[in-house]
Amino acid sequence: MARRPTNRALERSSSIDRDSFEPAYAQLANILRQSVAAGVLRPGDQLPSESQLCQRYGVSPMTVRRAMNILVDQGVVTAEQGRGTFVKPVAMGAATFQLTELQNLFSDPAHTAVRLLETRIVTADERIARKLAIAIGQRTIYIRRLLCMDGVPAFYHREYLIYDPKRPIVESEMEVTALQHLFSGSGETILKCGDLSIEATILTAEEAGLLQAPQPLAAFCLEHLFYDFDDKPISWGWFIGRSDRLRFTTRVGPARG
Amino acid sequence: MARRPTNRALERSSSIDRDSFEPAYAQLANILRQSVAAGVLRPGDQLPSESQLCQRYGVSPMTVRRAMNILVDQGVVTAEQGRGTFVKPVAMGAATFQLTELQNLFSDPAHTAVRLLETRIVTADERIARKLAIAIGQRTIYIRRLLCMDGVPAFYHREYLIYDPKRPIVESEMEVTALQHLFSGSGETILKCGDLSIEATILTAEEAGLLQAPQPLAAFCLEHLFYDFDDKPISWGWFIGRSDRLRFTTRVGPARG
DNA sequence: AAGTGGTCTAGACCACTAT
DNA sequence: TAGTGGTCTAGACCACTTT
Repeated sequence: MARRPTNRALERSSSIDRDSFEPAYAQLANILRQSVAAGVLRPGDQLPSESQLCQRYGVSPMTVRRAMNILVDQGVVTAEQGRGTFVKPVAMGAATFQLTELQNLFSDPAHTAVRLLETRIVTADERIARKLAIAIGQRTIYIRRLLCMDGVPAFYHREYLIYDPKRPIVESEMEVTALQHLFSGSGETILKCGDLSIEATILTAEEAGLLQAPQPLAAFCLEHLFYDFDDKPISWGWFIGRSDRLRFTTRVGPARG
Repeated sequence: MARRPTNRALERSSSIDRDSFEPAYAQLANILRQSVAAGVLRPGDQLPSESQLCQRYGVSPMTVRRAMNILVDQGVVTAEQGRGTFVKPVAMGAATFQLTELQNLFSDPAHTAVRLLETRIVTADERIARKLAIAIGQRTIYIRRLLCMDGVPAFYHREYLIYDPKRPIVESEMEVTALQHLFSGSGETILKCGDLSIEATILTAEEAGLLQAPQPLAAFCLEHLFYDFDDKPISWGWFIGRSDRLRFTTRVGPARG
């Protein structure tokens, strides 16, 4: 039997301000989320039914439904047809980590610099050929870059690019801007999608030297494999960043307070 | 000037099946997402207006709006009031990584085992006191566990728990089930929310021994700080897992094909 | 049978942008 | 001024669960 909290506490909660710039559905979603965060509604508790919420807050069913959908999407509640809507308990597995910090690093071009360390033609070995879906021995472009923030080395980037004389990817890809819009999502792009994966590594002597890091030191390795609009791989590479300067943080459950 | 693709290609695309178990809004969202994935709609392109979509697919404005909202939430398109809706380019910073793999590990109790290595009372030093918001010298419970999958060590877990004689957290927290529902989100919970952060580390000799790992080896360290319903910290600890057995993967942009 | 969430309609009004 | 997205209404019908 799910605990059904007295409606007193919810009734005392704020009502919807129709003059606010904030839409009614967002206000309602926030009111309910606050109730969860404040402990008025606890995991397992049943929320008021949609018709009840319509009456209490003076909005139409569609508006209530939209607020509910938001809370479901955010993982705050679960809706079960025919039973009701219930507050979800905290689930650590529901946590999501974002690369926004990494994105922010590159949002300010004035503080970002790219040092080109090396570009050369490399014939694909078995490993490269498999990743880029080309034949062994085919030519690829190998690029090594050092990405600096305010003059401090932040990331060491290596990648193998498909070599296609008909398509001069090289010039645009080698520029700073190419990397910037890869993170920020602005400007032109020749990439349709990409697979990313993160693993933990120990810096090699070369990597530590470039990143001016003491040894031994742990680091994040962000591997990427990008595809063009024909679903052909065009870039395979890694960003390597010091773990002591890059952290992924997130929160599960409602905010405190 | 945004490219406005000929409507031919979109018109040829499948229509909405009203007898399907899949809701109309979801079908429409999928049709449009497929158009992006197939390259019919490319980054920067403008989508048909909402009224156009209403006519073309024979649905009401609210249904179109809901489909659009889904695509906006998924980061596939951006909607600009008064201008139109446009396909977003790939942004690596938009990537999100989930702990679902970790969650799945604990979803099957039959294959999961917890070996309790140590429990003892520890008086808080400055570091512990600050994290748990208690006074230095106050008692805490220190627990070390080894989490195994099919008999193979998967995670090494250490945590400091608030010691409160009035609340017997200890028993329930020490059980296997306590960890399980922490991941799966089922059952009772005394936790309201938690802060998580991931960093890369190098296994210590002790850690490597427990995880039966060669040395040196890089690992992920998942730090957690959980709060109760009074917003007081009650648990601070770390899950340490071998990087070669745990990877975080994700995708940016629409699917291939 | 009553109550719940899930979907959908056919409009309405507003704010904003481009021409 | 015309077109766009953003919000919202006041219902309707359906599938499902509980009593």
